[in-house]
Amino acid sequence: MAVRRTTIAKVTVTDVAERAGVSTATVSRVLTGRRGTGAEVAQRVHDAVDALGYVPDYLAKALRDQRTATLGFVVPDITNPFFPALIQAIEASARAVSSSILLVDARNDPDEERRVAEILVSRRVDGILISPCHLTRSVALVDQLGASVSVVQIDRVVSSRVASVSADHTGPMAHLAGIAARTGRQRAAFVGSELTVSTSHARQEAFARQFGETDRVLVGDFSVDWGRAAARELVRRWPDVDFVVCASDLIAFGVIQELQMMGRRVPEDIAVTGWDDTLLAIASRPTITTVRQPIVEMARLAVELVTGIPASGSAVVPSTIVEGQSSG
Amino acid sequence: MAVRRTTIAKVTVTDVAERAGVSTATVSRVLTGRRGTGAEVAQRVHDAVDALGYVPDYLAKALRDQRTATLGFVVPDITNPFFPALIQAIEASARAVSSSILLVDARNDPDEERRVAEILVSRRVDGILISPCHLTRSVALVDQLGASVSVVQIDRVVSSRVASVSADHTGPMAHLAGIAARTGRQRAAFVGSELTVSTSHARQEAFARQFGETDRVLVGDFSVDWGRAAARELVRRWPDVDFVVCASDLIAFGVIQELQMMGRRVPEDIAVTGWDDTLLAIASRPTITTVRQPIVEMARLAVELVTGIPASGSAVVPSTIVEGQSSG
DNA sequence: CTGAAAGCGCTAACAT
DNA sequence: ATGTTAGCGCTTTCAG
Repeated sequence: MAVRRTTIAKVTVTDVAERAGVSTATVSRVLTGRRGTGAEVAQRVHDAVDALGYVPDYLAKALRDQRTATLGFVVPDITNPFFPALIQAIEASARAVSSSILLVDARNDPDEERRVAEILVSRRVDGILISPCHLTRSVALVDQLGASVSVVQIDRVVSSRVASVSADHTGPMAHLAGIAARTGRQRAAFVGSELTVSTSHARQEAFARQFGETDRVLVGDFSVDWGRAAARELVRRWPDVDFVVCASDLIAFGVIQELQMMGRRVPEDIAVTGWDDTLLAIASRPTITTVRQPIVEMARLAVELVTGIPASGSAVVPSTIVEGQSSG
Repeated sequence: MAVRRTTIAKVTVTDVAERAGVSTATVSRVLTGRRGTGAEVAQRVHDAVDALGYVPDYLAKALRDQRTATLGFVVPDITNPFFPALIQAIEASARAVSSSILLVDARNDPDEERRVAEILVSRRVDGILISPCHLTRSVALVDQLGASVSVVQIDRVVSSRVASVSADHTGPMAHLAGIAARTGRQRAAFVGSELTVSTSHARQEAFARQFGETDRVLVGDFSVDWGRAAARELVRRWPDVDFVVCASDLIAFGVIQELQMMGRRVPEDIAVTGWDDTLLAIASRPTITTVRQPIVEMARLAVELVTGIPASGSAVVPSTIVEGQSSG
């Protein structure tokens, strides 16, 4: 089963020009639509293009324009279920402006992150979108990248010196506090993940502000297993907690599951909420009340920022609460 | 917060040549390591490179070499939890051969799939990896792509005329049949997803062969919800079924959850197995016995095939069973 | 072993 | 409105 590949003799502007009986410049003008071109000549060019099956060479154009129409996206960990949806949105937004996405995965490692980001630079991408994997250890990289290419931090933000698009944490947290109040909950707790992840850090701060609670906080990592462990710890240390805000759906899923194993009813005895609106939020029983970030808009803004005129800034977009059954 | 970007004057081979007092040809020779070069001259070149901070321009090289060192990957649906892990593996394998990945998402739509695949071709990728989204409607595209660029089907295979790397379905299915026999199960059923997905189709056929059962088969889509619906249908139509093979973890998760809602014990009353070894397999309680495809090896093989000498072929690699608690 | 020069395919001055 | 030409930055014949 050999790969058959008829190496089609490449058709160039020169071939088209010859066939249409014009110069290569005219062909270029007709095709790019720049400057005025005689209608009759334009027709001849188009005919020649069709006849020859000419396709402009993206590589030559890129070298000439010094522009690759390609954006890089440094994702911290593609196996984190939040990111595939973001990747999808970014890819779509990029396509809308005729750009493609070079995807690289940092595997949650700042060293690896630097390595792959530098690959993107050497590839001459027109800009880089990055969700920095580490709150402090990624800062230098983000700042340095900003010196040689247009950079926008998306979702996770670690440097105020570089443009960013992120979702608001305060609004949804206030909303969750409202739900807790409305349903007469008395004691809230927060289960977060690594504080080295900017979003987790921000959510914890928002929790402290909106719930006025800084003690009942547990921090682990970004996994279902940690959620399970946290649930046990929670019950042991603060048996009367009746509202648990989790920094992600993975954690919330684990918390709920373990609470149920221990005979607690969710949400009757204890409410649990998640974050990110991933598959787990609806797979869980009860379904998880979670926070949906406006991924599509974030992607659109980020792509606009990164491809836009050097003038730039940062945007914080509002999230929405998706009420499941777990917050009763 | 303007994006600061000191437009570093580009350093070219010419600059290096000048500084080292040699010709651009020599610089190129020293840097590419081709041909013999005088040790002393080479040193001067390297010094100049360091002093000037020269970085070769990937674009110019690509135009000159007619080679982009970039591979395209057409993923059918990035939100399908199986694919992120595959993307990660492919990206790593590509990096190992100094290539990058342009990622495009077909969103399960053959028309979209064609559109994005053609973008990849126009981008002059050196090769395309594709998990075709449709068993029949993607065939023409795969065949046509093979005519203009090196193509390898990965995971999903729809055309025998184009190289492919896929996981074996028969072995793991036989293994599952073995588990069923060992645990004294009497009646097996299969819950699949769209038959238009090549893997789903292949798994169904393998089930029929290994379990000798063609009646107790339900087909829906690739979701937890379908799993839930299938469980209800299963119990209604064949109340004595005691072993359920599912074409994916999503389906298995839904089946287990719904069976439990209906008061059935898993695996005591009825065993359930999944496929793909995704997050859901370990998030589920009981954990799901599932099939792990050798993703890393598949990616490695596929990248080798697609970048390799035109001579090529297809590979089928063995999967392994990951026994969870759900198969009793 | 090294240099001069051509050329990958395209587009933007600069003529005409 | 159209043609001529230079050049993006690199590598690689072809000479010497």
